[in-house]
Amino acid sequence: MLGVPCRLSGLVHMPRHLDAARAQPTIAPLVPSNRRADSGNGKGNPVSPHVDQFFEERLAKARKLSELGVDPWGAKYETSSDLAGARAKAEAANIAPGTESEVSVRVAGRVVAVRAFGKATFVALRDRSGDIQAYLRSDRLGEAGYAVVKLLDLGDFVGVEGVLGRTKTGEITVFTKALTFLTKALRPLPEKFHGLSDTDTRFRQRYLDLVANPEVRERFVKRSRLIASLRRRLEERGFIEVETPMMQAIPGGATARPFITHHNALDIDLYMRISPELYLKRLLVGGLDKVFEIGRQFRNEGLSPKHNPEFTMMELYQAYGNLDDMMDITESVVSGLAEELSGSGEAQFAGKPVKLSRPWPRLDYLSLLREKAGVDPSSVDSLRAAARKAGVDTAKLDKWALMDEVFSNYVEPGLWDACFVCGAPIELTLLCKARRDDPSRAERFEAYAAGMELANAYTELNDAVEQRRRFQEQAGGATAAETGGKLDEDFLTAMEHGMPPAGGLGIGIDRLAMIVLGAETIREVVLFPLLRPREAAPAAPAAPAAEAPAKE
RNA sequence: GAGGGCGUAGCUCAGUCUGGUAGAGCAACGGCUUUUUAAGCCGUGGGCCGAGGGUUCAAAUCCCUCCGCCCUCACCA
Repeated sequence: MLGVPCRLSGLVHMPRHLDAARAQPTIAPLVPSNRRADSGNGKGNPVSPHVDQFFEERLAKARKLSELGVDPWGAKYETSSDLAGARAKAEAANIAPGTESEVSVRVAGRVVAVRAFGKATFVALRDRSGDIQAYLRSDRLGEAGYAVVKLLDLGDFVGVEGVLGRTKTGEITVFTKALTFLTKALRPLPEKFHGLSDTDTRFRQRYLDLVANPEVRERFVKRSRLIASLRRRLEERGFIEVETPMMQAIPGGATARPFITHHNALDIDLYMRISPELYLKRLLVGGLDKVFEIGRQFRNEGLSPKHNPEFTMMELYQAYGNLDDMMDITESVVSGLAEELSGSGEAQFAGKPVKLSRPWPRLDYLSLLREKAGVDPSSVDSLRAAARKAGVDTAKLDKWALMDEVFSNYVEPGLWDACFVCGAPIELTLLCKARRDDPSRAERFEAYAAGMELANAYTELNDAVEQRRRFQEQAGGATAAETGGKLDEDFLTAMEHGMPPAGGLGIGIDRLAMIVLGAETIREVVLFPLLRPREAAPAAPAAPAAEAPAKE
């Protein structure tokens, strides 16, 4: 830990006195500390002197650059376009193979391949948009310019200025007239051909994953576009984006276990939100009418390919609306996003197509239990038997919990093409209105695709008296211990001031991204998924161990 | 929490069953090379084989413990 700031400050000052005499003492101690960080053994074992061969060699090259009057850590570089832009320009210019055009460009990127032929060198540059090849010749760059080329390593950043052309093999190439060195990389990149596949390294050092694996970079660019597009679509429908507290005195809106944090000045514990629902509904009371929030939720539960402790959810509430509006929004927004990002209403997940184009079938919760799970939903014994068969510990479960278990074990995995499951029992929800035609059922749907729950929507309960009754009933329940069984009085008070009838909807953004982008685990769509910290707890824990999160 | 798999050079991987001086490709270093596409050719360096303990004349390999990652299950509105 301590090594990190030291190392940084050392490096920051490097360019200013790269002459070997002064730089050496600054650098020398860096090497072992930085090796420690890498090896992760955290025990400060002596390290053999050659392990930082790459680091030292590259540092030496940085010094040489400095001696040549080139700043190894350069500054702003004005580009004419990104690499894909340059490529497009070349396409448009209709250049014959083996010729150079008059079209000049100025582009920059990271060097991801070097093929050197003595007095000429090809380098592949990479930026977010893609790759392009640059051709660097001694006779074009001059002796001094080419001396810099000889000091290039994989991973360095450079800018090149020149004309677009095609090599005799037809490859679009920047025939470079001027090379500008931008950044020296002191550590090597993962191998160019196989890329980086070790999941541990990929997730812990995602930046390497992004550089080495273009498809990973594409996926995260697409995730960003997906969220931007979702936001645009909701705004077009008249919703406004709001932000509600992530730290809440009473975590409400769902019953997952929360993370606990502490505010020092107020000396109170706060909970990382498990849902923004109760705050968003206060905004309906306040008359904001159509609101949405895209943000992180935190649930202190197990990890799995479908669960990260922090995940992104979109929730929206529409005053004067109901479940039908939520269905319309879900169907059109999700199918629209799929269409926009993958060019079709069909996604590929686990090697199988997932139909996302509308209309989605409306399925009945209880019928699915009967048909897919073969149980009699009215019989506790039937439910219990089925749940047991699935390996569920049924001892403490009531009828409704059993039903939920049976559903998620027998029905959910088979819901592959996008669909709505409607009419779950009212007992499974706390915040949803009962159906007029059947008060035992909730006016609710859950949307499923690829065997995962994707969305959850209600016609919102706006009866303040009934809401209080349900809260009180639940206050003795399972999660009461976590939160002291407190009712969210502030929310109830708000509702007592009158909340308009409304539809509410939550869409899991990570899961939507998984399905649309064909990623089978949530870790492939979350840039920095939670992993156990590398450096294990030190042998002598001087700090209060009590504050350590979850012993699990 | 339980079971299974994995951990060897900067990266991708052999080697572990059947114990006997630690291997390949890429990357790096030195040389040759001004149109390559995983460039090529010649040469060189690089490993506490995840950590600790045990068995053995001898351990990457067998045994035990621990750490990390992945998968399945459990937990989880």
